[in-house]
Amino acid sequence: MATIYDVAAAAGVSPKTVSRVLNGEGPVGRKTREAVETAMAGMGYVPSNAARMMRSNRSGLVGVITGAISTADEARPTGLPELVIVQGIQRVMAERGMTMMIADTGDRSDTVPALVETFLRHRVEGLIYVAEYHRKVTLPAIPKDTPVVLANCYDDAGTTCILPDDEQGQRDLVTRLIAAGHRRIAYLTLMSHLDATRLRTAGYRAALEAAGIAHDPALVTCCETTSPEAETRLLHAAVERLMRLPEPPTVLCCGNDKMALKLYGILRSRGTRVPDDVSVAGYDNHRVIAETLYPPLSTIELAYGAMGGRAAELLLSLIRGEAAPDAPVLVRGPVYWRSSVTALGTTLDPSTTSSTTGGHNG
Amino acid sequence: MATIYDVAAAAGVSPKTVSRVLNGEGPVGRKTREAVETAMAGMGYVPSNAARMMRSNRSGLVGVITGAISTADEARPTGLPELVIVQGIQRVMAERGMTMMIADTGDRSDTVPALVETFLRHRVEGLIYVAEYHRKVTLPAIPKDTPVVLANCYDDAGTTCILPDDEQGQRDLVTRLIAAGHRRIAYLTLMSHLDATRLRTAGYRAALEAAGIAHDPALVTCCETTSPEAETRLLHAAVERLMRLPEPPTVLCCGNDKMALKLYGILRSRGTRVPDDVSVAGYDNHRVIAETLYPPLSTIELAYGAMGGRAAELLLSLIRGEAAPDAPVLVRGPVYWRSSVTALGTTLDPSTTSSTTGGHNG
DNA sequence: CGATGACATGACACCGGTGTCATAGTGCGG
DNA sequence: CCGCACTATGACACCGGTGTCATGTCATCG
Repeated sequence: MATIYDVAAAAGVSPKTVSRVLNGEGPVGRKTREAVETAMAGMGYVPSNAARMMRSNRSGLVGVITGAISTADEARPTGLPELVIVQGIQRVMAERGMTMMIADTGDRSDTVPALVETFLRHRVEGLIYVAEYHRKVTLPAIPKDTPVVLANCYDDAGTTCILPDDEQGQRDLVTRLIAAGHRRIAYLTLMSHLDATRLRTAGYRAALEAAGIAHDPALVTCCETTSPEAETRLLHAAVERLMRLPEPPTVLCCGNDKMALKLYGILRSRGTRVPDDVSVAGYDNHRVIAETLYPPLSTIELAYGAMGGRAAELLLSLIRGEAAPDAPVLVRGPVYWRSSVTALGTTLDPSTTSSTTGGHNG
Repeated sequence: MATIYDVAAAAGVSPKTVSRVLNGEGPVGRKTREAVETAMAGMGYVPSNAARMMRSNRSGLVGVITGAISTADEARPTGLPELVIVQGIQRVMAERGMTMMIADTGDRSDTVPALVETFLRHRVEGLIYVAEYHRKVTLPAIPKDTPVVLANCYDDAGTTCILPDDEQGQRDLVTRLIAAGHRRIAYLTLMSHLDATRLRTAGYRAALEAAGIAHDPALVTCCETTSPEAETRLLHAAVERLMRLPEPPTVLCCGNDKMALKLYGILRSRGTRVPDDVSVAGYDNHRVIAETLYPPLSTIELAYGAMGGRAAELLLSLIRGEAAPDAPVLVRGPVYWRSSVTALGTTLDPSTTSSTTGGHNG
């Protein structure tokens, strides 16, 4: 591969002048510049980042650690949103001329130290760790002069992090359901130990409380387990129980869109029509599911893309030496209102359907 | 960040000796090695890949160009399989100690030249281009000493490529349906200009022909368009027409799993039960859909992961200077037999359900 | 007309490793 | 006791750019 010296010789100038042309730096005569540019184009010269980095000490690289790649298309849809975070990061980094190195954990946390080491060898200017769902993580030691941002996760060390606003999200969705006239709102949660479940349940209750609706524990059930079959049975049992209540729910809120997909099949098999007999809402705005289901699913977006974007911006500001925020940055997404939820004929208070919760139609 | 000189000074040896310890190269005395290792650990030394590369000219980097990241979670599920290809590449590259740089096209082909340039600046040892679906591509000029492999696509220049065996795949699936007693097999295709559609239709006909079943053009319809609503209408109309035929089909083969998901909703709305009234088969084994649908979907896997793995292995062999295969490498996946297809009470010829088409149950 | 400063360019060291070659120590057979 | 092969280590140049400083050439101005 051609070097700056080859170009210099071909153009009849010194290597330093070629370097100046490359970087548009310092005064260079018009004719000299043209000669250099011609020579570069003629020999297909591409500068070596490695050589440049040696002296200037700026790699232009950021590292992203994720399980997005290895968890994609596994039965759980969590891997996909994770990927959207990476997309958000990518978008911002590309704008700023940074190159992204992606390392995949292969879904095993013990590979992380090696991945970090690889990044450090390449002298990345910063690191982003992306988790597959809202949770706590523990990172290996990273030199403190390398900025780190956590996306979709947090740690005990208080590392800068971006998190989804699960509490406010569920609250927005339930508030919207209440505005549509629903009073008996069931909540089929994800696994109970998850941060998301804790926060969303709090949001669910806050929305009820704000509307003066008493909380009925019989309406809240965990419907997620690690085994797909057991989960189907769990969901089945929950639906049976809920629909036989003296005052059955008018809407079933699912922990995520995938659960809603499963729920559709179960409701169909027992002859319950959506949304005529009961409404269904999801969580995530997993578009392959939400838009393709029949009827299309009302849900709330987790704004993973925005989370990635914010994480990237935050990392870049840390790289510039700016101060880190002292609290987690919370990101919210809009409600997507589709035909899986019907409006009950109740007076609608416009103040409860604010613009932040009013969604676009996909 | 500490350098090899700092380590050398701390250990009381020369930089070259530190280099030897790093690379486990040449004879180094036990006590010397230990002193160096202690010094390295003590100061958290991490070697600079850039510096190493200057002299040895091996970057240990491979570039992957894809739209996987930006197309993920868009309504079309094509972006997801693409990602599985990347996963396959990643798995093999990680095994071989290569670091993967991923560049995303942002779904616009005009960004590709810039991405290639970025990779060349980093002196990648090879490039893989991953397409979102089986199709022809045109790459920008790439120095011929940099090996390139195309995954899920091909070009006019005869660049080394890995392709899904669409024809054989559809043939395997239809052969399996025939073995289950089906004779009237409808095929709802993807858009007609796609390579996949052309090849799979050929495979569909080949399977019929091999079984001595006459091809009925009334059973084959294109059911994909660019607009989701128009597509739903198209699918609706196709189902109406097919089910009113004098001799209606006993199974509906969909162009992909997403179409099958849509079809489930349409069949439900007209009171047609799956698989009691009609069987349904997909294509892709898009697990989020195929396993979660009720009843679970019979489908055939495109083996995207395997394609990625083969692409990576092929690239590594090209990097080693081995010769390229002179024809596209075709990759097949297994049939996944789930409960969306019922067996009709016909004699089953065991010879038609070979081990290559017999699928696992997910 | 000589001093001054902006412009244009080059010489040279340096970044952090590695390849090549030289050299000092060590055990051993003749 | 000497030459020899082998082990252990270091000196030094080099990879391909960039930062620093020096130098040469004009146009401008007092």
